[in-house]
Amino acid sequence: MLQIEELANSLRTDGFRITPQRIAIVEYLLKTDDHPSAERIHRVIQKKYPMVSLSTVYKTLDLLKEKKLVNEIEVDGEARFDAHTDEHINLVCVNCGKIEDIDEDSLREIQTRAARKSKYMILKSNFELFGYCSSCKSKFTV
Amino acid sequence: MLQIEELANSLRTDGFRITPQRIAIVEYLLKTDDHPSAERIHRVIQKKYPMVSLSTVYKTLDLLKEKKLVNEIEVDGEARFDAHTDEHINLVCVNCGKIEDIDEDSLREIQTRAARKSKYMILKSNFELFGYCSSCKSKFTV
DNA sequence: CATACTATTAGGAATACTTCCTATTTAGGT
DNA sequence: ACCTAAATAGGAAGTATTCCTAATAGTATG
Repeated sequence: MLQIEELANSLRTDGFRITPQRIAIVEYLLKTDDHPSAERIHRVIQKKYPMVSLSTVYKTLDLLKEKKLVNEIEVDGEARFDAHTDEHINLVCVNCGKIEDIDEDSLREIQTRAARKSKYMILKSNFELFGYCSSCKSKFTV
Repeated sequence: MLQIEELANSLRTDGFRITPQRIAIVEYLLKTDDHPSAERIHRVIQKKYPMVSLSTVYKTLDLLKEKKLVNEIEVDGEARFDAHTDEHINLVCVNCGKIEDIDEDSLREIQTRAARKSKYMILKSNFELFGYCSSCKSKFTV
């Protein structure tokens, strides 16, 4: 997990500017494992910086994605963001929307095998499982 | 791969009606491995049934998804559909949008392991790899 | 085969997330 | 402190999908 300071320096040397908005967004993403949506990030950041705009949140997330500092997954037509960028499986609860990460070593190997078979040059992967999380599951069993 | 007739009977016994629109959509999905978008399906179907509406295409796809006869994946904020419903990996070309399927036996096992670890009740899975397909790849290597 | 019932449809309006636009502000080098 | 380009706020525009409703058409029944 990258620290804010390292990250800031890395952005700065690439000619990007360190703004309070960017810091707030990165800080929030680093300390949560909630996989928030852009709107939720916006709501949270606004408590500290009431003037921050949603478009800035989107732009910052774009930048962070490009720098491979955040991962984006699409759930129900909505993008959700996460600072966990290692290869992992996202478990998505179709009832409450909660997303949990699970590390799984074999993914890298599968990816290599698929790349070889298909002759694709792989840039990014996405492994999702949809179902009921443990707490929603119990609501559905009588 | 299910045949149209079996499928029609299965729908009929569940109280669903067999309409020309539904047949056209299923027929198209069964014979292509293109992973078309709703709009593309609509365009293709319209050649045969000029009056078919896009909303009917969406509704039919919903029905087919529910019946587990088609699979949906999301690419660039657009849904793409596929009659290949076994567990498999989708290779998505980020340049031309082509999607290729690869069977991979170990997915089922990974899924079981993740379900056990997380206590989720898994309903559906989605494995995607993004990159350049073999023909786009060559455009990017000098 | 005609009838009745109700699922389905066409078409367009409404919705929701994301991207785009532009005047203004501000980070960071000098 | 000043300058310049990068970034921002705010809202408008774009786009895929869902929703709404009157009209249509499968299908079961007699």
